[in-house]
Order: sequence, then C-alpha cells, then structure tokens
Amino acid sequence: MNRTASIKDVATHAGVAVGTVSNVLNYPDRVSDRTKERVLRAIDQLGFVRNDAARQLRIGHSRTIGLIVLDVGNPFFTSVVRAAEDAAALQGSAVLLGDSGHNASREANYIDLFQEQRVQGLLISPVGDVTDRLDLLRERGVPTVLVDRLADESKFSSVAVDDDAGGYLAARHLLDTGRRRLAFVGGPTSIRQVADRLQGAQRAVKEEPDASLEVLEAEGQTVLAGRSAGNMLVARGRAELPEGIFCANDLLALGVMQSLTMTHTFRIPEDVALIGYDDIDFAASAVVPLSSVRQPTQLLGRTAIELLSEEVESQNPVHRSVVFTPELVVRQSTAAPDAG
Amino acid sequence: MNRTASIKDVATHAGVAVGTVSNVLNYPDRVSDRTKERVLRAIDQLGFVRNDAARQLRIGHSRTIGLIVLDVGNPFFTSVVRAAEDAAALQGSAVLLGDSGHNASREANYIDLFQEQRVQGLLISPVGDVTDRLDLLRERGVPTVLVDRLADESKFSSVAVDDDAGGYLAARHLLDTGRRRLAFVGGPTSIRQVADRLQGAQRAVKEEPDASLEVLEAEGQTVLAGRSAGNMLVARGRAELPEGIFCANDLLALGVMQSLTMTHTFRIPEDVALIGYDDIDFAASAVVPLSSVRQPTQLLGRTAIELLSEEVESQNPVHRSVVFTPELVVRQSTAAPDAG
DNA sequence: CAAATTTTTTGAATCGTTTCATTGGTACGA
DNA sequence: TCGTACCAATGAAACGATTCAAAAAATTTG
Repeated sequence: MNRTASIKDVATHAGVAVGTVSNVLNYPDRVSDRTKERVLRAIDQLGFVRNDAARQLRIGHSRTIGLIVLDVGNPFFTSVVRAAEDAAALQGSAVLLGDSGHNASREANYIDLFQEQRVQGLLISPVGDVTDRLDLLRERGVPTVLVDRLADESKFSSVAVDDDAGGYLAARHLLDTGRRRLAFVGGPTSIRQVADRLQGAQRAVKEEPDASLEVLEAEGQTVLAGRSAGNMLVARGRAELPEGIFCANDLLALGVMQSLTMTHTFRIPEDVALIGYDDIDFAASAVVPLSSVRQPTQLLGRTAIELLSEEVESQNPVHRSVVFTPELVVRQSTAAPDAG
Repeated sequence: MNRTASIKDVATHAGVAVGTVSNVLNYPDRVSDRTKERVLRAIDQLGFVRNDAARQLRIGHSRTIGLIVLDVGNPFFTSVVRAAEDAAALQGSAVLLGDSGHNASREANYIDLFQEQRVQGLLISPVGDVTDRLDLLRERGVPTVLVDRLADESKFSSVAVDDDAGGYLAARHLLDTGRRRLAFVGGPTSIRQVADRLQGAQRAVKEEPDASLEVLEAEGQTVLAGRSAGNMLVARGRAELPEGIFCANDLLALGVMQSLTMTHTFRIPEDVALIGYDDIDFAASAVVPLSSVRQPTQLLGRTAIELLSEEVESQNPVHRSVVFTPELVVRQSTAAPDAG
C-alpha cells in the first residue's frame, strides 16, 4: 500500500483496459452497466483517486480559476470570494485564492504561480498602477477579468460598483430626510473609491439650492480616524454641527458615532444623522444601528465568474464592463428627526 | 502565438537538448554560463512558463499544501491563513485555501479536490465530529495536521491554543485588579472553546476564597447576544451588578459594553471591569478600549506548516501535539478601580 | 601529447491521464 | 447467409516536464 493506485492498476484489478476505466470516469454512458460496476468496485477497493496533474497535462488546462484580491481580511473581498467560489463550483471549477496584501511583488508571485498551474483564467483586483503587468497578462493570452476596477474595454472585461452612485444615494437620503447642512468624512481623496463617493455626494447636494456639503479630511479609513474627526465636530459646539454626516466607510462612521455619543451631548439621529458605506456586520449592531450603503458583493463575484467564462469560451475577445449600483440600507442612525 | 511554448520549443529555439533546458531551470550550476544565457534568452523570447502539471506528474507530488478552515471571514482563521501562507512560501510551497463554512459536505469536496491535486499535505480545522473522515485521510496516507483541535497523538499531529489557560488568564486578571464578584457571559457550552474558557475561569476563581463566578448563558456569539445579556445585568440595578465580566469572545463583550454605557448609569472600568477574548481589531477601538485575550494565531499557522513538513519528510509517523498559551492584552476596560 | 579526469550536454524513458482509430461482438433486415 | 449498423471495449499515442546513464567536450595531469 505504498504508492497510490493509478488508472492502470484499476484496469488490471477489474480486468479491463485503461481506456475503459477512463470512460467510466468521464463518459459513464459509453460503458455497459456490468463493466461499469466492476470498475467502480475496483476503484473503491484500491482507494483510487484521479491524478489531476496527469489529466491536466493531457487536457491542456486545469479546472481552476485564479483569484487575486487586495486583502482577504476585508469583508468586501471575503464576500466576493465566497460568491465567486460558489459560482465556480456550480460550473465545476475550483478557485485558487491569492492575497496580494496591496503588495505588487506578492501579486506578481501569484500571477506566475497561477500561470504555471495553467488556470483557466484570472480574476484580479490589481494593486496600484497596473497597466504594464496587465498588458503582460494580455500578451500571454490569459483570460482576465478585473474586479472592483474599471478597465479599458478594448483590453479587459471588468466588474465594479458605481461609487459615485453610492455617494449620491447616501447624500440624497440625508437630504430626503430633511437635513441640509451636510458633511463628508473621508480618507485621502487620492483613493479612487473615496473620491468617487465624495463626487456623488456633491452631485446630490447641488440639486438642493439651500443645501451645503463640508468636506472633512480624515487621516485614514479606521475607527480611530473617525473618532478624531468626530471629536473635532464635537468641539465646535451645537450651532456649528452639521445636520447630516456621510462617512466614506463604516469604520469611520462608527468612530464618529463613538465620539458623538460618548460625550452624551449629541443624540443620533435627533441632533445629527449619520450614514456609512459598506454595510459591514458591525453597522447593524452598533449602539445606534448605522445606515449604510451596501455593495452587491455576491453579484460582483458571481458576475466576475460569468464574464470570465465568456472569455474562456469564445476566442475572439469581446470584453464587457459591468457596473453595479449599490443599495441604500436605512437604519436608525438616519431616522427622520420629526419621527424621533 | 497560439499554443504556449513548451520546454521542447525552448530547446529548439536555443539549439540545445530538452534536458539542458530542464537543467537550467532546476540545476543552474550544472550548465555552462554560455548555454545558460542562450537558454534564458530563448525562454524570455518565447514567453515560456513552466507547465506545473507536467512537472508534478513526473515528480509525483505538487508543491502545494491544502488548508481547510471553518470560516475565512473569522479574523482568527484569516490570521492563521496569512501566517501559514508566509511560512509555506518560505519553503517554496503555496497554500490552496478551502473554506468549509462549518459544512461537512463542502469540507469533503475540498478534501477530494486537494487529493486529486496531490497536495503535499493537509492542514485542517475539521467540521464537527470527525473521526471517520479523518481516518479515511490517514488510510490514504495524506500527511495531515489538525488546526485548533486536539488529536489523538497516535494518529495525527495538531496545533491548538489552550482555552482553559486563556480563561484562567482573563479571570485571574480580573481578580488581580481587585474584583471579587465575577460573571462569565458565553454561548452554548457545547462548543468546546466556550466550555474550556469557562472551566479556566472557574479554576482561577476557586483560588480566591472570597471570589465568586456567575454564569450567564448567551444565545450566540454575537454583539446582539452580548447586548441582551448586558441589558439583563443593567436591569438588576447597581447592587447586583458583578464587579468584573469575562465574555467568551470580543463580540459578546462589545455588546455588553454597549448596553452598560448606553444607559449612562454604569461606567467601565470604574463600576464594572470587562474583558473579552480574541483581541479582534474592534477591541482596541471600542468606546472604552477592551481588554482581551490574544491567541497566537501567527505562531499557530507557522507551527502547523512546520509540523506538516516533519510529517512529509519522515515516513515513520511521529506525531506531535503543540499547544500554545494565549496572551493577556490589558486595556482601559479593566483598569484598576483605585487608579481610575 | 596522450591519458585520465572532470564538466557539460544529450535524448530516450517515464509519470498517469485522455483520446480516438480500431477491433470484436450482437442484432437486424434483406 | 450475408451485409450493415450499432455498441462496447481496446490499447497505442500524446500531453510536457524530469531523470539519468551515456556520450561528448573541456580540462588537468604526467
């Protein structure tokens, strides 16, 4: 019982040819019930497990899809990964997951590894500036779909979420519930997502002549950054407080919420309305349940797999960019002030 | 430019034999500088990428390690995964990640998939009851290390964290800071981790004749479950409030914190001390920074890979169980009452 | 300079599948 | 009975790498 059994061993043991065993595995209909049964018994007795390397070598490609994300710890990506795995499983493929951790060289390592594995294709949420590496992929002929990043449609398919629309949704919601003096709290606008969300919010505010939007730069995307932004607001006193605050993500919003409620001087949503972005698990279970903007991560993952399949099937490249619209999730933190 | 180049194409292009190309790839020292250079140039020009399936087929095993976790979304596992990936990369292997989602059939799928891939070995945090499936693995001769679960040392190596010790640490810390009437808030004690943590806490409390430990069953491991447990405590009034609360995980602790601080009647840590478990990111950035018990996840992942390597190298199975001791992380939520 | 030694290169054999043209057998209609 | 289909089963060839004994080339030694 040293070496694992091969298809040849199974054939000998069942008294048939290797081709027949292969047929049992791949085209059961071509084999008569009697021999099929015999082969299956042999497989069971020998504990045979198909060697995927040999199969791949013959077939020419694997049944795996490479997926490289920026940060598996980020709930956004975790959810995308889950959905992609499920969608891939449905079509009989498995997902190889790589975490670049925003690091270009780790990303490059995974790209090489996945190429050696002859993945059917690649889903990638690329690190920083990118054109060179992606062009290389294109040359190598690896079907690739960009995730959470728009692409030149002549070159790649991509799936993304419309952050501008998300920002608009959030700000519009604050306006619709009667708030006029708004504030945006967000990290460096050099991050595309942050800039887009702000832009969408500004677009909404421009629709109301008597509304205003103040921008508060936060030094990061964390709870602590949110708290220090919040402390700044608290220090101003009641008269200067905005009526509605839109934070570029939920962590910031939770930080702001902490500083506003900690001092017991302001109430949410009566004095200030607060809305975040991403709808992380903690949003619903915050002290005051946090309104937020939810990205359709499931749909994102599933669609990415579908676009990749399209690329794999047809050889003439017809790339598509799919942009999803995020969804407003209303909770107590933005309840209308008169209703309170 | 249709098919990807093979080692044969490279050999032809460089005017050498296939064996030479292989040597350049695997034993560069055996090849003279002149031909090495010629081969490398050919590789570059043809965009050759080694076909790992063919390599594997010949070698007999892959350079990958399978890792099946219960929940990639759980920060505990995310951290273990990261560490395992890094440790594996250091020894030239890659990690194939599978997420069973506490689902036995998904787990079984991954086990099969990984076996077809001829992984070098398997790290697994198994779902529920387990003996049958793991015995099967043993029979098949797949080197396996259990993660976060103790194993019969005659059968498997394993890495785990001593939850009893963690519970002891937490309770001992509350006692050391002068608290006597303690409470434990935790999910169903059918979960091994919860039961062990409670047991450790009880052990610590028994060391102090005048100390007591009350057990509050929570209906889950979530913020909301913590909040309802907290509400129950608040309803009792000040006299009945325990002096120190130990929660089976940080989410519960954050929930308890919310209900205690929300009502503005109790202060942490002056009126009640609060300590959680896991040291998730949110612990440090809570309204009152939360003391917690940190599990050495990095070490866990790294050690798991090391144990697996041992199993892979030697054929006579000498299994080892490594149990780590968690670490106390003291923050404001358990500051000594006199110091406040 | 020839012999001995070392270094470099060669190429056929091999790993375990899938594929597919071929063979053997059976049934049916003429 | 023969010819024609059809169905099952066969087994050699191919996929692309690594290995290794043997040949070739380069270097050292006497």
